[in-house]
Amino acid sequence: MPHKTQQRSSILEVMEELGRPVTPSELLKHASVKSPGLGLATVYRALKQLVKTGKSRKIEISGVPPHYEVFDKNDHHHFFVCEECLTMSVLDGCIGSFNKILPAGCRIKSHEVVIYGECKDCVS
Amino acid sequence: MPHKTQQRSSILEVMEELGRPVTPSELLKHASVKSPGLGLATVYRALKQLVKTGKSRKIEISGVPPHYEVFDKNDHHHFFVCEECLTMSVLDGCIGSFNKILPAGCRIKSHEVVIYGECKDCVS
DNA sequence: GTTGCTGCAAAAAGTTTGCAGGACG
DNA sequence: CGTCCTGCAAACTTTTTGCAGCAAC
Repeated sequence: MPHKTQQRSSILEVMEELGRPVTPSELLKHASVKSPGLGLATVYRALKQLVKTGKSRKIEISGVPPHYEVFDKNDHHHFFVCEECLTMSVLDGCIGSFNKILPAGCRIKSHEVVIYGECKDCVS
Repeated sequence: MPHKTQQRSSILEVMEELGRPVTPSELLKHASVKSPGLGLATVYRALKQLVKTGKSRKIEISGVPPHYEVFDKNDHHHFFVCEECLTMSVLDGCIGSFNKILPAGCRIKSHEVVIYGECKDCVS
């Protein structure tokens, strides 16, 4: 059974406070304020445990390094990546209905949609 | 101006023959038959050049290592990843219509859809 | 006290780069 | 013949692991 340590609490708090997908090194930077001396290995170990217990989710998409976000099964959403500033943001809602392109005989479990473009701050 | 070498031809041929997204090490394995002694660095350099000239595309999605495929702008498609055998396959067609979830003020350039599940060979 | 966690440093895995020689055009 | 490419090995980057000590329960 996992222990609730100061470091892991800090890491989860930072993810919740930022409210957007973050990278491990971003997490280290922010959580080090709450837990001085925090190491990157601890961040990776905490993330692995959060993913395993379903509290967090790893997001890997083209063009940006892996990000993690707090997972909430009632908040289904997708992502927008600005190709200009390489920031990842959350898109509410879902377009659904993938049946028409699915191959026969397979079982669908989940899906991911990523939209690439320029965010409103980078559209010039 | 790039030179047309035996190694690069082999690499592109293998991508065309397999007709599905492949990893750099898969490419090395298959292209080594046509070009004995081929090195992984050469595969990476060839892929970088193919991507830059628009002949190939890098696909990075959660759960599997980066793959590359021959790029054809008239063949828009998405991907299915079998969580069981970790194979990536191509889904023809597109569900389109992302406007309803797009944030205001941003410009959309492209999108990616990935469906996860079990392929027909792994559904038991 | 026992178990699990932490920081550090070393190890892995994947990708890139420097270099001397060779192929291409 | 100049330019670009190749294989090798070393360097880098990101992530994982071994270990001795410490914190949590």
